[in-house]
Amino acid sequence: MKVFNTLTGQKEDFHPRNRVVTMYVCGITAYDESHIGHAMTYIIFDVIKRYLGFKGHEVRHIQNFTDIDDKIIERANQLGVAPAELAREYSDQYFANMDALNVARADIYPRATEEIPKVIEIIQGLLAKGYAYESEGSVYFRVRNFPDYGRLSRRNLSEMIPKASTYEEKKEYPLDFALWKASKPGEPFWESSWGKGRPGWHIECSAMALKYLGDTIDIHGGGQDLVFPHHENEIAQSESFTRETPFVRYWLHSGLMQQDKQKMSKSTGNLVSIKDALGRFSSDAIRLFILSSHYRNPLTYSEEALEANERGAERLRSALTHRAKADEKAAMLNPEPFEHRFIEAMDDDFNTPQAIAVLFELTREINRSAEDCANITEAQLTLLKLGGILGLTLKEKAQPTPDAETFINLLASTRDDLRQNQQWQLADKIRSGLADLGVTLEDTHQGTRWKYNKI
RNA sequence: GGCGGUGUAGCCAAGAGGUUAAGGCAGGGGUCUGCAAAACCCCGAUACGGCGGUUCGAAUCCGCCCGCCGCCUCCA
Repeated sequence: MKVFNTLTGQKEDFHPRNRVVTMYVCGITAYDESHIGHAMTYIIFDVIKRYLGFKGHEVRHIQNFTDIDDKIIERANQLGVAPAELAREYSDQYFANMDALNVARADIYPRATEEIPKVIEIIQGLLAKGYAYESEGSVYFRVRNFPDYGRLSRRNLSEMIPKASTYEEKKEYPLDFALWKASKPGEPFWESSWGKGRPGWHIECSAMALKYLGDTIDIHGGGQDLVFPHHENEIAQSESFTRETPFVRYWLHSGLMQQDKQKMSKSTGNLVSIKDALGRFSSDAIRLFILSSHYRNPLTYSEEALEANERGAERLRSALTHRAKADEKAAMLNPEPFEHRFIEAMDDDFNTPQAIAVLFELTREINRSAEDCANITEAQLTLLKLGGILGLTLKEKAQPTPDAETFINLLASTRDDLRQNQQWQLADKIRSGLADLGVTLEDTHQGTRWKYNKI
């Protein structure tokens, strides 16, 4: 299995350090609704985790919530609520969204505000080792003391100096970054030996990764926009603190969701919320859309693309609805070659577009074999299993209530009687009436079947 | 400006030196059907932004040019 490591810029063979694969994924800053770009990142890492599981690895997955920072405070003040309350509300919404997208939960979701002791411990260690300095109640990291600074993002300090736009007098050097920020009056704060304040953004991830996963972790993931400065800073502070190299063995970064030829982003308001998308499309369609392009490439959101993938999802689902003929002499569709090709695709840096292509080829083969009355049970199970690695449920978007189902069945069988008597007009009236209510009737050789299409 | 990425059929998107350039959606033709729907079969890029070069052979490697995007400030 090969994965593309941002640090080396190459595909490398993946070998975890120990039996359990350790994986840290940067989570959200909880100050606003999650958008479809977040869905992209977390669906991608969900698939990576599921695939590692499929390959027999046990995965320990940690993902943080940033629940204290400038934007949270600013937003909370605007709304007149406590920052902690705001963060809690949006992290709850995040869970609801991810559950609806069938994103499996991480093992632990640490929150910055609950990891202050570890943060302080690291900052103290960095101060003691001379990698950090205090200034007016804040603490900064001395990037010039870390020779490897810039390696992950392929840039060097000398190129960046003139570009550093925000020069704060409190810093020794413009690119030094805050480990601890002194709090202003009225802001939430935690006590520390250098005064009241709160953690800088980057330090929480180091603290959580080191605390829950150890000094060297296998996989660290996040969106490509985090490469610099966030992940660069994480490396600097973590390796300086532990004196262990590398902090992360495989850096994986997902491409960003675009809309109107621009990055989708909270700060620009250029976004589609996950909730809105889920109101219009099934989670399978959303996942199919996101996974139909390679995870490291950007993807442009469009309604048309989602609609196309909804139809694709429907096609996969419907291959599962054929009833197997219990004829022992029937030929069996062997799904093994498909599974083999699926694995081959996924082993190559999680090539989900190719893996999905295999799923569609298997689907066609199932449909064809079903017409030939071959045994397709194994093939259907394989489709379900492989789809599951991509987090596809392949379930209908919604089911009618049991009551409604009874009525639908009654109408369908009445219509069949009418068809028997060639009462086409009445039969068609029932069919179109049901269609208006979201029920599609299909007359097959095995009788009439129906689908409920409402989301 | 620096660094990174990207440009493949109407749309989305794989492929990264060599048999017929995956797959999905849309479209056309057909089979089935009372008609539909679904499904299946057949069809569609002599062509991979442009121009050169390397090679027996390039969408795939190299050079230049053009377009688009990201990061360099908070961001998944």
